[in-house]
Amino acid sequence: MLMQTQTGRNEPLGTILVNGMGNGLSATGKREGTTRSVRAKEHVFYEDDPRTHIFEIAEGSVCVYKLMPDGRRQIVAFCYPGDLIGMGTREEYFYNAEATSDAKLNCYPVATIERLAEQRPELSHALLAFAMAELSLAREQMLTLGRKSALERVCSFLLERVRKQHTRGEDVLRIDLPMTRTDIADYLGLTIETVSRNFSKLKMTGIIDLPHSGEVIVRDMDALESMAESSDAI
Amino acid sequence: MLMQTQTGRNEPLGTILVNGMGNGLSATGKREGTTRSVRAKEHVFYEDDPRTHIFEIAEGSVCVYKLMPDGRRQIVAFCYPGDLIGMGTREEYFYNAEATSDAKLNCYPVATIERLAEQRPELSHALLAFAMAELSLAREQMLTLGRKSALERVCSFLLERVRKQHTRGEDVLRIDLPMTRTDIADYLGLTIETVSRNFSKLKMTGIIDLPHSGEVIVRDMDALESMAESSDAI
DNA sequence: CGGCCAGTTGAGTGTGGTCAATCGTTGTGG
DNA sequence: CCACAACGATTGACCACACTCAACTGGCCG
Repeated sequence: MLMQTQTGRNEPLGTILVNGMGNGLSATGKREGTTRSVRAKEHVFYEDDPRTHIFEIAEGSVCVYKLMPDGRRQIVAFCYPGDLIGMGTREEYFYNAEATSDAKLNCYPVATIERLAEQRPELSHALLAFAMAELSLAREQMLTLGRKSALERVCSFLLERVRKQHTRGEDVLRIDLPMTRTDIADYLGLTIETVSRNFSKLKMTGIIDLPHSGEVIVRDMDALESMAESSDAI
Repeated sequence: MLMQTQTGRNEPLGTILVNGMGNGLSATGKREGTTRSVRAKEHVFYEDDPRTHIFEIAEGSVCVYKLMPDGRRQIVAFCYPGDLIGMGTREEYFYNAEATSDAKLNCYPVATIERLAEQRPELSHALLAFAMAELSLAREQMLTLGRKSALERVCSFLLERVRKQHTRGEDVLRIDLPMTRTDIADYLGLTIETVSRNFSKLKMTGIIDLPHSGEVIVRDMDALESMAESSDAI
């Protein structure tokens, strides 16, 4: 299975990992990890905290971000149920992680994961596949940040959410946005004003509806897709 | 060793992999992989080509990039000796890879790598560590692309090269740039004119020297480092 | 010498940022 | 129950940084 599965968009890799863990742990007679609840805006961990646990999102959503000394922020990932946060190769966390909505997490001690990975090659493979999927998402986002217009970025973001919801078997025309405009702006390398203006533009042109700020209804998926790669269609 | 080594900047992970492979291959009585020479501007592989080999850069440098339908390009990584390209979870390559200078590559069949990874857990771990290091670089670059000014991006790029050369035990004050301004622009999400103007600005202020376009001499490393995170110092 | 290509520099423009006012929702306290 | 504060979102006016278009330079090779 190594390096032969589909890319991130189509896979609940966290689930594979946790299934692997569950099996491994039950083989040793132990229970699976503990759980933790966090409120919106609460941090799961900070950069340079000792890396004690790997977390699987069970409910809600969490953003992973980097900060510059002057406060500029770049969100490098939004994580939803089934996703893992806290993986890395250092003794400390490498990013900050903050809940963008109330969330529940499954917590797995790093030491346990490492021990299990030694024993169970399929867990190693699942971790590698998960890392490769994250890398693929990060590089897709590099294209968005480096080369797309503001409108294209907003459309790309909505489509990313559509695809994510699709893999989870959820409605694809009703997009849930469990984060603020500030979070979206910090993910897209824009300001909140620009994000807001472009949401309004998509609403004006009838491509989406905005019943309230946390929910988007897609009215014209084809237009949304074409605008994610060439916004001069508008 | 899993997930406990230092991050990408300090590790020749490709070497770990290839050592692992070499050992594994010699254990089966076979030789290590074949080699391939490519000239500057020649492609190593294209997106959606069948993913037959994983390559280790032996000499020279290669860029990995994504394209938009209208031709806009985003380079997602520059790879130097010791780096690996062609890893992934699909049956096809996920990116384009083009030599930015004449280069030599060691070629390892994907099937061989996968078989070895099954047998040798330390190879799996090295691959995972390599993927995590790549992810860490990609996310650092997301911060650069999303939140830094043109001058900050150019300084960040030079510092990235300094750090890379440092880990390879090379001179840190004499930066080698084995790629064109166009390549640098497509990596930094800028135009060639903007890259060129900011090189000139750094030269004017005495922070660097530009004996020719492929070589940078760092005159003031502290200034370069501070400008990578707040260009208003100038 | 001339053609070609990469790089540099200049002038003008436009997209997205900044600053500011307003709106809408939620929640709290009188 | 209403008033008001607090916060997030939206909209507008203006501005600046990076892009576009264009001219020019320098190095390399035929």
